[in-house]
Amino acid sequence: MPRYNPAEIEPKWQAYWDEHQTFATPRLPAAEKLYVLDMFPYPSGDGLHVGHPEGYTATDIVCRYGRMRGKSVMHPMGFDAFGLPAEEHAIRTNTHPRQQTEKNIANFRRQLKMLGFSYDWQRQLATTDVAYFRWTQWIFLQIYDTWFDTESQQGRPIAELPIPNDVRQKGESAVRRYQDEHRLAYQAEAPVNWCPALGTVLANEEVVDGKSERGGHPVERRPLRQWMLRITAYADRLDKDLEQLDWSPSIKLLQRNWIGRSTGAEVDFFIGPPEKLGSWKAARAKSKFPRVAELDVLRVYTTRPDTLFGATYMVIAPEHPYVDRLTTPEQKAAVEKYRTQASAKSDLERTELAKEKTGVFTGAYAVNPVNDQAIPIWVADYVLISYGTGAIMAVPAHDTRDFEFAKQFDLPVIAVVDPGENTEVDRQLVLAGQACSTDDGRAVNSGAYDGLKTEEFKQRIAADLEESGLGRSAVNYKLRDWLFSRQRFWGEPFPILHELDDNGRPTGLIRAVKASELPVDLPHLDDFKPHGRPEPPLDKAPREWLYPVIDGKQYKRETNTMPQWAGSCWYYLRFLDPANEQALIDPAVEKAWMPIDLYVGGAEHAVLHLLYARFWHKVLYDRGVVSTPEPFQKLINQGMILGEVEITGYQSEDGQWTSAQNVKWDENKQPLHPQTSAPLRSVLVDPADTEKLQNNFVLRSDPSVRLDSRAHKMSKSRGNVINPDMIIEDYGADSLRLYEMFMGPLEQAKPWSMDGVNGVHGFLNRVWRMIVDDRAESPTLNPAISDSPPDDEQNRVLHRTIKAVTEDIEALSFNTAISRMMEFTNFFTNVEPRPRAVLEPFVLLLAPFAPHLAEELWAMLGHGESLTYAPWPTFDDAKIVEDEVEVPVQVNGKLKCKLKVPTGSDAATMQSIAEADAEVQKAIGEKTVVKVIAVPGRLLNFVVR
RNA sequence: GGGGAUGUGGCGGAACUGGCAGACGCGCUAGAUUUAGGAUCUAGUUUCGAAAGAAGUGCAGGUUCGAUUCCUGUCAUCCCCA
Repeated sequence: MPRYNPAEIEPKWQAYWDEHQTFATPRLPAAEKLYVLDMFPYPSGDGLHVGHPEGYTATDIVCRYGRMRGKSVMHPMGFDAFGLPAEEHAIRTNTHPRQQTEKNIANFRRQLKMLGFSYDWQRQLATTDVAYFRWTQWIFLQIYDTWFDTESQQGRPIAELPIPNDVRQKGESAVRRYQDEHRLAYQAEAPVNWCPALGTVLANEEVVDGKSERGGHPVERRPLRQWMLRITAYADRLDKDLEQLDWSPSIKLLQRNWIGRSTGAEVDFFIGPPEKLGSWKAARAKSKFPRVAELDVLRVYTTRPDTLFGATYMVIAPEHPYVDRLTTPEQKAAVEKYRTQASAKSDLERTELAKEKTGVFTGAYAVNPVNDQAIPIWVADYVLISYGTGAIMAVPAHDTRDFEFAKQFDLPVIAVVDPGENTEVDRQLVLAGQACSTDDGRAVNSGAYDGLKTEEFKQRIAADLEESGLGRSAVNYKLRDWLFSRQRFWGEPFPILHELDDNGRPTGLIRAVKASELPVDLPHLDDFKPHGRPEPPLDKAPREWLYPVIDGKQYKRETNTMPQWAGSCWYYLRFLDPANEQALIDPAVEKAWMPIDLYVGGAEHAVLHLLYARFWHKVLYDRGVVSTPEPFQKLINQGMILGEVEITGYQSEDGQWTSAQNVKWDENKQPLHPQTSAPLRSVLVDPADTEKLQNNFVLRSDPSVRLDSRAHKMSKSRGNVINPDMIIEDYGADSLRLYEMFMGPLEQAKPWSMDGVNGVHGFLNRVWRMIVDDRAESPTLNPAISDSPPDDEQNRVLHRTIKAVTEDIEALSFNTAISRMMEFTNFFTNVEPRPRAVLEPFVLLLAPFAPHLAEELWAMLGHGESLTYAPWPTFDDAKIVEDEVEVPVQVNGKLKCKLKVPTGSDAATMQSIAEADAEVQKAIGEKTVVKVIAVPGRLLNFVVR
């Protein structure tokens, strides 16, 4: 009867843990703290995906191990529950999105509990909980109340913002506007994707090729008043502070690239009347470079100030404020037309899809400050208003896009950097202005700077420009301010009120809802259908919600809602003090648990979530709410779990095969016949009908036909999605956990294999039978188990296993830890009698990986309570060493034989043992030994001639 | 186009700091047991070779007594960015 039956023991132990609150964490750590966090999931209607338990199991192992090592472990779970699918469901069914969201959360929670994760469920939260988003709103108010002091590189209360006298003199509302301009949360016009057919604004990911993802309706870009967060102010710190974090170099690099810090120079090009050039330069030499550019200059940012002499024209973005002023009457019509066209295009289309450069001449000229040459100013959309100053100096000889543009419009190309001989481009063509080289080199055609190396030139010219007041070194970032509002219902309302005048029109002044009056809950809506205007759906809210009156003044509430990122920016703090109604978090609790010691999640969040959360954290740090500058000390990105490997062949209608390397692909990634271009069918081929020829799989029946062998991302449309519920039903949660850890390294992408699940299930079965008598009628220990002490060899296996498993867990190398436990089991299954003294520690080693099975075995071995806090087994190196070690003997680096030498033999001893050995003598033969390399305990190598 | 990661048996993967390539698992082969097996157990399983032996970590070089590991070049696949 007592076969290994996960369906019985798993629910039993889950109930036990629940009932005994086994994983409840005290408010403050009682011992050394360990805060281990999973990226919380979006509770989708599809339920848990097998990708989720991968990271969750890894962190669970770390936590369970930590508890057994006596640490105070914080391991919470929650839900990132705002999001589009719930809102769409609400629109379709006309039910409140909260209904569906809560149903999904309940389902996720059920699934997570079935996996036996050791979360402290008392701390569960969802970003949609009103009690939670009250504090999300509170943080927004903090951000709103903060300005960035560039001097001290720190966010400070807006009340401390110095107000210039001229502003102060204009009165209170001028001061308020000035403050509003400096807040970390500010309003701006930003384009949204307005879809008239659907009557709603779409998120970027809902727009594909300029059409709505659903329905394929046209989408327009329309400017709308929105909230922005000034993350760019923190760009430098977000970049620099990466250094102190224990993250993989590649993730740090991703963030760095996203932030895109570049150093270069700002340079002013004179656009005033030519006769004033001299006096302007003289004035500048005295006044030096002004903080804000005057109207008679065009300011550019360049990373290559060393190419200034090669600037043959200038380009300003179509949205640049100077466009109207610079455009001459003759060019006005053309420029107007061009701007209209450009406004329809997204940044993406402008910069990447536009292979063909477009632009139009303004009719105006600017003066290159280094050589007083007048160069034409163009408007072109390959320059973005959002980057740098929205204007560039174009150096076609040394910038690819400028070069393409110059070719298109026949503008001069002057080489000013000699790339030297060993570059990929033709040096002569570059020097002749017929090719473009972006490499560093030596300056030419640059007056007094000729001959300088690029780096030197940059230093020199920056200093000279500074001296003459024409430019200065500058730092720029690719990172843009964060567009922080969405035109959606299902999100956190902003705690912001817009003041209205007596006619009900906005005055432009805003006020924040008092912190004591939070939360601002979502209003009741009769239905969730789009109202057909670009304004957010909250515009349909009842008047009493929408138009509050405070102190006799009428206001309109902000109707934008926050993006999904908002709630996930700080959930790790709330977990520590989830019920606190007085504050976001008790500072004593925060100090005790932060920072997070291990954060695990998918790489898809490597940039945005982590960057946004770090930004909020830094604001909270500056404002004294948290005590650490960074939230996530150590970060691991789990690899994606792919579907089962598929072998695919390509067949035409008539059943003719096309070899995989010949197949052509159309733009929709559909396979085509190489000659006829007729569409081909992708056919799954049974592995039994294939064989491997060199590096490819081919048809067994026709080896000339190559096949594709590949694991694809799991997707509904491909039909290769694995449902965790099903695996638990068939094999149990312990098998699922173990398999996901056994597949391979955590950070690597790896294909699913049902046979693999079956394999680890077999291992757990063997473990069961090693300890339990599965032929007995009632739960009985295996009769082979004895109380006699283990012998030396058995001890060696045990201690080796403890050591390996311990070290592997510390290194998060769970797959190898499991192999070690398999080796242990393979060894002890054949041992009779089987000492209890080795089995008990083994069960403890297994516990973090397969906790249900381990608890059951632990109980059967006679222990009255859960092993959760049982001390982790320790190992003794002395018990691992053997009397003799086997060392390989090589001749000229090639393995010839293996010899046993006493443990601890020195090089000379090893050598003499080897020289006396017949096999070694035979391998050396007649040759002369020139050199002997002997690494004690490792190997011997005879170098012979 | 730029950046990153990866490349080892039929498959997933292991190999500490340059020191026995293929641990462990799957699959496969043979045998035992079983009414039966998609259960269990035993043995074998990189390739070529009857064997002795030789070759072998995407490919081509290099450094070294010795390279899966370090260096240079190159190819392929995946991911991210433009």
